[in-house]
Amino acid sequence: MKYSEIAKVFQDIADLLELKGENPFKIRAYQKVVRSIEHLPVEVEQLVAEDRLKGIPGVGEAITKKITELITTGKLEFYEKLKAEFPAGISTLLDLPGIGPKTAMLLATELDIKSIDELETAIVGGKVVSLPRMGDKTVDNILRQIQALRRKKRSQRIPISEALPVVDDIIARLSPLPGLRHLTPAGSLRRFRETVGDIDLMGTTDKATEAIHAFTNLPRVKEVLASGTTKASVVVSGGFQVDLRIVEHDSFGSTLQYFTGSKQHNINLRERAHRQGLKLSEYGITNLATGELEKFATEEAFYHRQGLEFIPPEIREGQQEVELAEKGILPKLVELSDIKGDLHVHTDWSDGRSSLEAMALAAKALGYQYLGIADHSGGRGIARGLDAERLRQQILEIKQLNQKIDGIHIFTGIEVDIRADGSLDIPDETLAELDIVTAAVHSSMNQSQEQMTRRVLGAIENPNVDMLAHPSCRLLPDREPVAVDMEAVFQAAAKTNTILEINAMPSRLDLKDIHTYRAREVGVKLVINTDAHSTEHLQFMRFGIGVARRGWCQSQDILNTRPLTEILAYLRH
DNA sequence: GCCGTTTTCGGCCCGACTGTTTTCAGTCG
Repeated sequence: MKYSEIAKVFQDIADLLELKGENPFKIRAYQKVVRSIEHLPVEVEQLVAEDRLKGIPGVGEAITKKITELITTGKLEFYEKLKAEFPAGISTLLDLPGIGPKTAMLLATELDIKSIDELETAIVGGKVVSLPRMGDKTVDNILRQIQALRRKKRSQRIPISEALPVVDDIIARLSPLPGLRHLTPAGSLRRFRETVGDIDLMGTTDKATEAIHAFTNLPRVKEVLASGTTKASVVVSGGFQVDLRIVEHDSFGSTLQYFTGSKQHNINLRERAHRQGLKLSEYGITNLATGELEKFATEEAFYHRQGLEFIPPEIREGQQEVELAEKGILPKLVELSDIKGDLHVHTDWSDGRSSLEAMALAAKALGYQYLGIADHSGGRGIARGLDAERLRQQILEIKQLNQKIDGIHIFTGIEVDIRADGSLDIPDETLAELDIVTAAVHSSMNQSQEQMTRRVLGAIENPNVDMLAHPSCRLLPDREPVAVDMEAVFQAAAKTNTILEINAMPSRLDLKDIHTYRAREVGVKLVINTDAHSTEHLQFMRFGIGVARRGWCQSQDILNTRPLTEILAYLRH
């Protein structure tokens, strides 16, 4: 059972308890578990097997029992009974923004409405408006939300790779405005989640009106949804919403912290502050005894005042970060400036667009000490894949290039295809001649988990294979990950000392954040590669860094933070 | 239902907005 299915059961329980009018704190307990489960770096099955459920934040005696029952029997008695108390489908009404448990129950009990379609019919028939607390405006709003829900595409969230360039551009254009300072993205974008709902920007200025005006008149703005004195919302080309908030300079720190989230992180902070007699809000910290409000211009000061280390946005997900910050033992997360090279790039020898030399010079220009070439092998029709013969020619050319260019070392290598039957399509004796062999799946992605896992483990266990590229093979937003037992991959990689790649290509981000977290925990050596198919793609490194930081990686966890001399020693060994 | 450097019982994050109301319930992030 996937963690998303388990999370859905507990979300449903929370919804139904809400409809039932249960103790709100009990409901919150279930909601907290949902958020915890969604961030788990390990399959829930494994936690059950190892009796480690109690370690999850918000999971106590009762929920441990329920999760165990759900995993071992595939069903949950408590949930089934709860569902039976309500007409089927009633909780779908909660999908409509503006409709909460009270309204849903009112509609169900008074008008026997159990679905969104029935609700629409009742509204049009004039039945809803006569209910208590239901006026013309409320009914109109619901109707509009129904229409909006139907228009919605499958996924409304934006890949971070689309959002980030837009934000960069907006910041570049607004930053020259006189008086505008600290223009910063907040929300899930700042936490570097792989997808974001909308984009929140904030900054401080003495001339808010001018900043808002400049923002709503940016060239990429297609529609202005709202424009006030301190906040504006626009829709930009590409169809997503961007909000700009102008906040007070002397409380910028607490406001940025508040809008960065995550929700669970903020709740954890506030609960902790409450025990110390303090109250946190976006305006600052209030001493509950005196009622005095203290303001914070920086996030650092805001965290320090609470006796906490500064917590990097990427790990503010309500896991163990507050606890560790309290003890002052947060990891020092890897940074872009730590990166010394890229070990998986393509050239025009296969499907890349740039020449070997161009790639080498571009890497050198980034300050890299080394670059690993990994063109495709012949495989099954991968564009211009190399066979053993062309590979030998490329090795020769790389040797010549290494003599010609100073200041960067080029490694020979291949991204060798793992065939459907698990064999590699370059002979072992040829692979043995290369500096770095990277293996990857590119075909037959519909295999069963058993087949696919056996296939990948075979490659990992091949002594010629140094590295496994993009293990899940997913493509954002459309291609689902292949069915592969990631835990088995991590264990095998750790045992055989095989490097796992965090592929920084924006459509891949593979390993993803929680897999990176787990692989690191298991002791797998990781590398961040761009899989660049042109010189510009080398810039993708920042996306891989974001994933690694969300996986709590430090520079020593990432192979390509090491200087050339160490990489050479590592590869010899 | 969870949880503890005040507590194994009695608390549990905080503020804003909207629309329906004459002081606030419901919802949201």
